[in-house]
Amino acid sequence: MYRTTTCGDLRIADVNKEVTLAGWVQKVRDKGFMIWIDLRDRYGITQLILDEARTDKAIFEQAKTLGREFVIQVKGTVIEREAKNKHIATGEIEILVHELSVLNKAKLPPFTIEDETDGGDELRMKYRYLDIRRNPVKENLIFRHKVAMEVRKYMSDNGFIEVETPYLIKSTPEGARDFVVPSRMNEGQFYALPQSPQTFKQLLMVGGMDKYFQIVKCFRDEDLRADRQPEFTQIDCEMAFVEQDDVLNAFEGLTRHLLKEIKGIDVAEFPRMTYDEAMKKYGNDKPDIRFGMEFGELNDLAQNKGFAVFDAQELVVGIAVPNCAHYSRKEIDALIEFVKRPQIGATGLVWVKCNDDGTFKSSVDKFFSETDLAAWAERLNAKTGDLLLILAGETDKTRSRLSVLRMEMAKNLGLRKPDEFAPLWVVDFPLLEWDEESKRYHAMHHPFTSPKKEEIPMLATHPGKVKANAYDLVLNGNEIGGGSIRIHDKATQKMMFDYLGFTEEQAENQFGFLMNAFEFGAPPHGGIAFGLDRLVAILGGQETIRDFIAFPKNNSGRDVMIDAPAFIEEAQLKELNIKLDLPLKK
RNA sequence: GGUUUGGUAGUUCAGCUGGUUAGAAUACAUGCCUGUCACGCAUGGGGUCGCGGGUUCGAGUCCCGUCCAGACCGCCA
Repeated sequence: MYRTTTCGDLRIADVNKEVTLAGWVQKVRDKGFMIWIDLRDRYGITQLILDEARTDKAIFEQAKTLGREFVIQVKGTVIEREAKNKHIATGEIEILVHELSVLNKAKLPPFTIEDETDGGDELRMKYRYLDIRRNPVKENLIFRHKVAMEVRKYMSDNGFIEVETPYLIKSTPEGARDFVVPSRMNEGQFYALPQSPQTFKQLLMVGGMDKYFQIVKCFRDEDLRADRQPEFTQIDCEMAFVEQDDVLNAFEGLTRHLLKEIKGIDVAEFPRMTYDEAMKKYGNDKPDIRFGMEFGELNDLAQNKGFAVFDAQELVVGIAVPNCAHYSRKEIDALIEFVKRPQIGATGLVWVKCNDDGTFKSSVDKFFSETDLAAWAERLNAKTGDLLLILAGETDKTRSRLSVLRMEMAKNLGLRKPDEFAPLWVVDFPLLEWDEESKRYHAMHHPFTSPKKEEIPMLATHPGKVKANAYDLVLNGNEIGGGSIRIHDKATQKMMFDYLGFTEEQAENQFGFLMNAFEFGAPPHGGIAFGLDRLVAILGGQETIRDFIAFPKNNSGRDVMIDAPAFIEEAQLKELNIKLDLPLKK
């Protein structure tokens, strides 16, 4: 038997027990007359002690040769420490070692295996198996496990059945780029990895599995971000005989269950906000509502007063940043630089200081009176001491720019508190979105989303204005998940494909199986999917999802540990009838 | 595809307007140390300054190219 207990278990009550422990050498502290070893495993750290008086000489000498991360096994007696350590759970005891064996030596790790490691991200990813030995990463993985367990428990308790759907499916032109997999047995043909199990879960509804869920890997061949991986995990769900509220209630229940069980937090009923309202008040379809700074539109107050920069614009809109009227010229210049960066693209920024004495100082004093500025402040719900920041321009772009500025200010002011959770539903998303590049409408959510019944006639006249039965759950400024009530009849689905620019033949080719299924008694249905990686990261109070994934990919979609993707053998290519149109590297 | 920041010891970084032998911390090794737990003290080893080219009497430093990494924009139905 390798061990009778783990490194996190022993307490003062265990004194005098004979135990066998196995683990990794965290640290050897050699005082000459006495050697302490911190032995680590998944459960904690236990201090081993060897001394000249009580330890066999050979073992004592052997202990001096131990290096970091050696895997060792010891037998010994639990004794009470003379000097206790309050910082660790096993800090009252130590093990007086009388047998020591090295199970495996270890090379010196390229970075220190400690909570505050000296290793950079790239190195940690290359040696991820060492990184996982560190508490922060290990705890994140355990945290993720707990969330996944609670999801399964909640869904199962509420009558949902977990069904697995295939990973080798068919490529479709809508949406993200597909990862494709060549088929050896079907010459020249390719599978695609699913971007989501969308059509399969709808077919499960036709199959009568009226409450389905799955914790499932999805794949999208698009560029990565701190919160985006090419393979990611979704909590995927579909329900039959439901309306929008049924789906929202089910997943509001799930989210509330997770906040309660995982974080011990009770959250009131989630607010519901329309897409239009979110865009107007926050410039964004995933507003962070942990803090105020809601948009105020100033067109009626600020235009036609002789300030040409405002007069020509579609929208003049601002926010009141709390307690920032004291900002120096330099600090304000930095904000102006921030919004002028090409990523944001504003041409300028108007500011107004709401001074403590009730006066106003602004960058546009030449054009506006104190009365004007006071009216702006009132519109923006500003208090004395606040700083008003105002942008003007084309409506959509200006809102989006101000939204970025709002988030930046909140971040700088520490208003994005990681331990505070403010979920909300954003509902009534537009059905379609104009795509400048291809000069046609795209489905904003996906082509299976049902338009609001009463707005279907508008499809012919103002397609961009038609709202869908589509919704997102937003948590602290992050899109956690989204879904919709689906189309469940062939005629409507055909019409949608038509509006999306599919020929009848294309629609039949790509989604004929679904429309066929709709002809065999498809029930009304709808669903939702949550991004598990992102949800776990946010519940864990972090922005980046990579440390909640055991083996993540880097910015270029590479796994630097196994060095994937990689070239394959000529023979493999030949078997697949694939010729590469590039100089083959070895 | 674009913008931007970075690449110097095992690691994290400093290295100014170009100028002796490229530094610090940490890690590592050796020795000392009678209760350590971020142990302490002393000594020591450790560098293709990402790579290629250029400018210059002289390049870690300036220029061009390239590779890699990070953040962001585009993209992500």
